[in-house]
Amino acid sequence: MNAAMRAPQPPLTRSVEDYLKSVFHLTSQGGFATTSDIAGMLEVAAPSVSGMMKRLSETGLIEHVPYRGVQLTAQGRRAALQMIRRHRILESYLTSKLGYDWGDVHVEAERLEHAVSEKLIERMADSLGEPRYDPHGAPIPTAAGEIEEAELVTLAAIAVGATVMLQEVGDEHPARLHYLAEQGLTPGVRLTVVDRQPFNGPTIARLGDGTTRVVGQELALLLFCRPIDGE
Amino acid sequence: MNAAMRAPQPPLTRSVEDYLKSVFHLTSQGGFATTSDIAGMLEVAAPSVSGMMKRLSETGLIEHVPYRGVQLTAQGRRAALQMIRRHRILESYLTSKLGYDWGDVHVEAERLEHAVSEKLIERMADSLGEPRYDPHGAPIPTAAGEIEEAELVTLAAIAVGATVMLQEVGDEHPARLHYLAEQGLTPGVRLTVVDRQPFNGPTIARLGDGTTRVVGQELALLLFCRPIDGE
DNA sequence: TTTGAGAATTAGCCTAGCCTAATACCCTGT
DNA sequence: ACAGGGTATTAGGCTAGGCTAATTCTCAAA
Repeated sequence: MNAAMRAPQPPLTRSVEDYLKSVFHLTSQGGFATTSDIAGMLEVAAPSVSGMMKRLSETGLIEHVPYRGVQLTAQGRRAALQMIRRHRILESYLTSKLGYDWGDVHVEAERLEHAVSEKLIERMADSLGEPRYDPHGAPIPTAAGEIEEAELVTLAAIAVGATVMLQEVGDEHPARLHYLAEQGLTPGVRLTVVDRQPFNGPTIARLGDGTTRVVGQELALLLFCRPIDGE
Repeated sequence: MNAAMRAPQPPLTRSVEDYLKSVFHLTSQGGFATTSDIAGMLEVAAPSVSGMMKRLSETGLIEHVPYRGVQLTAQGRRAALQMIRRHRILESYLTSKLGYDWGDVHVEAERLEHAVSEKLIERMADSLGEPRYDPHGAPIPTAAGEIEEAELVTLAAIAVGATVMLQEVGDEHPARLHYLAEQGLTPGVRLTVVDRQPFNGPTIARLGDGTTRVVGQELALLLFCRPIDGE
């Protein structure tokens, strides 16, 4: 029997929703999310995080191991996935239906995700044909809270000579996204790594059309790729 | 020279936006908005209003005459009209593009109006063809902050025998709006008042198709009409 | 094994917004 | 002219969610 009994749950605040999302992202590879990682991601001071973690573990949304970090409980994970679904559906909708650039959707969705109703999200999803990926290639959790887990590797880690499919692009930075779009580096593109400079130097990749791109380490780390079968 | 100097204005909070909207609506017929009217409209206690009015007059958004009431300054009016534009564009968009019922849009727009960017509102307006009225027939302020002022009369006040155009319907109550829609009492309908019962009794009106409706006082007060020329 | 750097937490404070209880003000009816 | 009811404001308190400064904990390196 769990300590956090099923209480009549008040709606989550914006802050709480943001904290849960952060913890989800920081623990997506397993392990704990640390106080300072969360603080960094949300741009708040570490003691603010400590305080919130205490409250969230009291309400049963996270499991807090003092001085170690936190993980989501099943309930917290459900809430986080709901927020991520909202975010990604919003990004998809703004892109498809309102002509937003893929670099600008993130900020807008970040504010809207706290205000939309479940009903509105489902209407948007419906009008989009229940998309499975957002404009950056990130998988959209289902309404039931299931999310596809893919094993992706950043372009910076792909061996020279290998061919991969660019699957997903980190979505936070408008300027970088604009640049990547200009370069034709968008989800779905097939890339062959033809060279890589030493000392964390750039990766040189050939696109399907035969043209090549020189991608610096910083950007290469944002390009999540799937190895293509038969390589 | 005004006391409230042009300060680097921080973005308004949700609460402030709500207070400004209330004051706008309560002063639309001229005069002052009283503390208790605002408290009633926002469902907060009177002292909360007093406190907020003090802050808002310090930031130059309202003019507060103690024990009398408040009015919007030019700056406050601009902000209020911006919120009303957002609200009504959102209502229109949800109705036209996402299949919302006109009874349900108000609540959804009420939350979204605090989260949408100017850019998003203009994209929505654009995709709707710059609508001039929301689904309840209320005029939508322009992006520049101009709003149409019409002299409308509630159906309850229309003389027996007169013919009017139903122009606008009060938008807050889903159940009433559903009922009105069922009855075909939606903006744009032409009505002839054929009778009215005494002691605030119902109004009997004939629609364009010859059918009649019996409309109780409570609903008749929500139906804002424009006299038809040549009556 | 100890120690010190770095991370986490606690202590204590602040603001926005809400509340109730107490007080002040205004105006109308006598 | 003034008393009393009703409205407005002030006083004082609470919660959420931030902050900085002080303290405590952990762990790796000497």
